[in-house]
Amino acid sequence: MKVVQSIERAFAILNEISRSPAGISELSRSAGLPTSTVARLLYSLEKLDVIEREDGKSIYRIGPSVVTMASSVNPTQRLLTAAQPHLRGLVETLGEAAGLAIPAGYDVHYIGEIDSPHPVQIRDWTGTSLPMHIVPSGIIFLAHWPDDAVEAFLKHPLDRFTAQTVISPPAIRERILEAREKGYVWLFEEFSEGINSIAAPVFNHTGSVLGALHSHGPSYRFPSEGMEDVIAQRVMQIASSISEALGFTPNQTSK
Amino acid sequence: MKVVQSIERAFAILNEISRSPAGISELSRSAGLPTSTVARLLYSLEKLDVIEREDGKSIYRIGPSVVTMASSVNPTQRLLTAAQPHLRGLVETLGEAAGLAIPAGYDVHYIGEIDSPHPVQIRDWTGTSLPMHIVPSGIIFLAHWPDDAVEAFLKHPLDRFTAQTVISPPAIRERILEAREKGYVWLFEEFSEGINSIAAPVFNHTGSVLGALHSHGPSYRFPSEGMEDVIAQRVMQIASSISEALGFTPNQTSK
DNA sequence: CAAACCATCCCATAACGTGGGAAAGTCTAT
DNA sequence: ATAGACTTTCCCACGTTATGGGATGGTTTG
Repeated sequence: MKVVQSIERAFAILNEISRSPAGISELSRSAGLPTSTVARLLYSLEKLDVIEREDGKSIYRIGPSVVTMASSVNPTQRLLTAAQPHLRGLVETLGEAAGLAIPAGYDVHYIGEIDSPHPVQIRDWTGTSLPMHIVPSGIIFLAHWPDDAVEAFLKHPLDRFTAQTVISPPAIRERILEAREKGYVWLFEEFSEGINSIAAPVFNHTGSVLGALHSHGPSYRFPSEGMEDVIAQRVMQIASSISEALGFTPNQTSK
Repeated sequence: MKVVQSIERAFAILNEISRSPAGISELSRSAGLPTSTVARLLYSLEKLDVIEREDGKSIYRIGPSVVTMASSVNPTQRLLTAAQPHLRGLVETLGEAAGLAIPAGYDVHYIGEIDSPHPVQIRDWTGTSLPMHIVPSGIIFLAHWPDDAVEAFLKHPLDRFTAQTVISPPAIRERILEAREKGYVWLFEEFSEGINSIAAPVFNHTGSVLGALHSHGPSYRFPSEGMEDVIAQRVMQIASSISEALGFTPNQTSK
């Protein structure tokens, strides 16, 4: 099938406007279209509240209707969509499952995962929730909470899942500090015997933590001898790519 | 001029989708268009990443490109645009200047105002900043901060602007509590002799405070005898209308 | 006071979007 | 299993509708 011409052009112009607001002639140049055509498209978009301009001026910018439409988008779905290709890449390079989780109260909620190609693999946790202190994604979330929120968390009962589970508040505080510093966390068999996992934060365009990216595998092969740091770097790099896909700009110094 | 048909239809469909995701035939019914036409429009929008659907499914929803476009919108401008008509209405009913401010560090930054029709009027403060403790908008912002942030603010030097300026931390705490409770604050000649002002908060669609709406006038006529409460109600009502225009839904109980 | 630039309007032309209808696919109920 | 209802996808002849050249008037720049 063929894409409707006027719609294609309208969105080309819209994208241009969202990059930087502009007038008719400037847009006609950057789009390679006659001014009369661009004028008509802009007129249509303005009538539909898709773009707007100050009073009598003729510098167009994105209008309220677009903002309304965008606010209907479920952030979780947005995260999943944006992350999909990156997840695939990570699974390919590591050879282990990779997935995403979001915070939900004092739990971590798993929203999506791509499984390892290995015949021996970890079950897919998508749709389930686990306490924050037993999974690395949880530690990542705690690391981005204000201190008093963390203290409140530490006061509530912390269950032990395996012999290795760390449940002592000082020890958890310690690893939260480490997570803040390094930007990732490894957890070894703390949720389930035989499973190791690592996680790193994913940020949205305002710079707040939207979710966490994790990878996990059977402890007999993951992480392979001496590869902990290499894997950590790779996971953080993919997490950054996802953040960028969500509009996060790494060197945000202002505000 | 005439609005381009296919664009008008495309956005009608987009709005429908943003209200609730749907398939081709459902959309063709709600738009009153032949399925083949809707199918072609949806195909175009999908190619342009304006909408997307899960894998092989055919339920369309708003796509990443819209979110990207929307995130380019400067929240301040958005606030101003949305508020414009409401500001006009407020100035008309009160007969005094009304404006908007946003928080900027420990200051209040004035972003727009509509002046009173009176020959005797307050100068337009647009573009300037003032310390939070001397203007009602500032107290409103403080009222929506967590307690420890407020305490940090109270520890920094608080200048006196007039004989009436309240600079004692306990007194400021007191009025912050009052602001939280009532939803508005009056300040009488605390920033400048001869000026009284009132402010109320404006919320965005996530329910956080985006800015504050204020009105002020010469103290010899504003507020007129015994009208303080009536004016306060009116200001709060307009502030709510602006919040709603920004997508805020008053009775948010979840999350 | 030109010259350059820009937004807006008009209109003849045919390119392009349109919608009917058929075919292929999917789901439901019996 | 099988038929029937209801989807989505594809095709194509038609003429509605978008298109762009150019003319006009307004605004900025040197």
